[in-house]
Amino acid sequence: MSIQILLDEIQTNLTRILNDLIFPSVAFSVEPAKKGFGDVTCNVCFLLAKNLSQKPNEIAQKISENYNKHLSDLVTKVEAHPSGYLNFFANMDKLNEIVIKNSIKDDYGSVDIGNKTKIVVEHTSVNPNKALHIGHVRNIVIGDTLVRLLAKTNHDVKVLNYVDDSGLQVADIIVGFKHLNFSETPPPGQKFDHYCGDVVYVKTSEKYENEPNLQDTRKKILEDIEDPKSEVSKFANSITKKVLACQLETCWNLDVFYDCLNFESEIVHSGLWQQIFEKLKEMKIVELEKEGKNIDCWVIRGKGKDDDKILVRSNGTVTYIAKDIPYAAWKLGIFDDPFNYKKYGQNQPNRTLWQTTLEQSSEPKQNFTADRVITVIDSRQSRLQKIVTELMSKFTSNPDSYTHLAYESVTLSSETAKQLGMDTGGKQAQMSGRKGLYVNADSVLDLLMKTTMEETKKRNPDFDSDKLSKIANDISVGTIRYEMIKQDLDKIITFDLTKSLSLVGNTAPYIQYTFARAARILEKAGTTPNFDASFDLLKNDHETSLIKTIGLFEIQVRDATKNLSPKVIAKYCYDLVVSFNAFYENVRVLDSGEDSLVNARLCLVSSFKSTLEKALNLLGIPSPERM
RNA sequence: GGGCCCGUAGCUCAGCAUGGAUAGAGUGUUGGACUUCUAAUCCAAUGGUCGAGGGAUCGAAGCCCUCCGGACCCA
Repeated sequence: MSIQILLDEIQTNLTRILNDLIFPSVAFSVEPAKKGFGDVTCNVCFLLAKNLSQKPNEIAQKISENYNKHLSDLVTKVEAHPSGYLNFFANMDKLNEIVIKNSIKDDYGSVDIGNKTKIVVEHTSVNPNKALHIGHVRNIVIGDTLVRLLAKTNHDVKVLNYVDDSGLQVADIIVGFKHLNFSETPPPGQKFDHYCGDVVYVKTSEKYENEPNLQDTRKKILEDIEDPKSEVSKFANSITKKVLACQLETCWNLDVFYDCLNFESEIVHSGLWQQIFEKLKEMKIVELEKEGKNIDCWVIRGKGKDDDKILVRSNGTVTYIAKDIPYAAWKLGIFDDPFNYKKYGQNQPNRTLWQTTLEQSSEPKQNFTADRVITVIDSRQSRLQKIVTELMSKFTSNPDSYTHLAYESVTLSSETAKQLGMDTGGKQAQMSGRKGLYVNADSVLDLLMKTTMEETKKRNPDFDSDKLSKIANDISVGTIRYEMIKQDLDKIITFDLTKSLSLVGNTAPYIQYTFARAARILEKAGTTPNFDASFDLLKNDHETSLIKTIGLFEIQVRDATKNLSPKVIAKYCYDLVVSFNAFYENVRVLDSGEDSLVNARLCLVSSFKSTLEKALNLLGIPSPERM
């Protein structure tokens, strides 16, 4: 706890004062103040003005007079601002010490919101027929950041990745391999997932237009894939597993890890759908349509006549959404778990990765269900997800048990589309795997590696190539993650290949660079700071403002978690380093004279560095000591 | 036709949940700061009918309604 202590104290006292003055109790806010208006500010007088029909400032006068009785060694002054705000002034000597000492603790920023609640987050969930593109990265980074936030706030989080290994997209590359004679081995130097996506999938999709027979082949393949005993199904399984391995490599490289892989093919064969279908019939949620265009289909009734959603077609096959429903129900533990578990073949760094299996397993049964489930999927699927959400609320006592976390998609700038061979006439373009119009995550990382490697080498000519590539990797991963997380979920990201290589301004390299600056001061100091320090010496504006920003960390963590808004942390990292850079430009640390002052400032630098590292860690962005 | 999202500086975006003090950044353009703890930096100037109109309010970028423009989903 740091600035929060200050807010809590004021909140408590104000509540007491409202009570004493027999003012109505209103839901007021106590917040860190803008520059020039004290340290903490409160809007309660505006809210009371309505009820009491007095001017806000008059009320502020009364409350502030009363508050004088509650002044403490932390809050030293209250001011009734003419505008009607109550502004509070803190004893910075005291606050300095509280903030700095708290900030260097390992658990700084941890807030107990979850109370160890079990929560499941599903993200990534890419068809295993292609490499991950920049749009998938947005999903992955949002999901992973959320997981880190939930863990930081004392939730018991499990991460799932749903592999849709039996859909049309997979069928398409199987058509390519089986009927268009694409080699199963990519050309030298090309990753298998890139080969499947960039070559097999795109070329096969092109062929459909000219060869109508191929459509029938596709249909047949799709059916065969669903039959687990068929040769085609076994072949498809070996291909999708190889693609998946490549995709996971990309994810791991981005510092993203999972607890369990779920496969659509297994959900389909698990019998979960039959169970839930029976239950839906029992609960009269689905009905057999007796007339109209949907005759003989099982449907969920929508609001309007045309809003009915088909679950089972008249030929008995289930629709896309009908595959999502049992998975959602499984995640919430609504049915007995039909799966066994085994460890995923390739070793995931840092934690065990499980996968479901319908076969016998020597491994113990695992549990990846939870009372609360968050599914990260882009907003184009909001309609379907809304149906899933509503259904789930009928199966559980908690209406908020299932959350679809939606985000807007990533499109390509017209310039980038043009570079990829599509003229959009100045408009941004939707990415399309089928048309080959996308930018692969690995390609962006490669380009970033080249640029950052050069830049780092320029500044550190004495570093060997291992050291340089480690730093370049940290910056590249940081850059791509930051670009995908820094703006709000409901804003489209228009990805431009050239602009994405920018390393200046509000970017990860700027933030990381500031971290390296702090690291360098501590390194050059040659001694570890002694935290039994004279913190009252830190009293110029740059120091005060930096300390206050450091003290906001846990408030930001709470905000980000409660609103499922990871960008709040990105903004905080940015604010934090802007504050440090102002300090850096204006305040000397190592040659500031007095030993006690040098030490106090070193404590502050250390506090900043430690806080920034923790905040960046929430975003999965590495903190290089040198760059 | 129905649904959902977006619209704030030339461009990209914060701020909107919970109305309140001078609407903030980055980028661009122009100028300035490296014999200094790393200039991937910093400072200054420039740039705004907060899409439009109406409503409720002492008070709206924010809340309500209508409209306009753009994107997406369903049909």
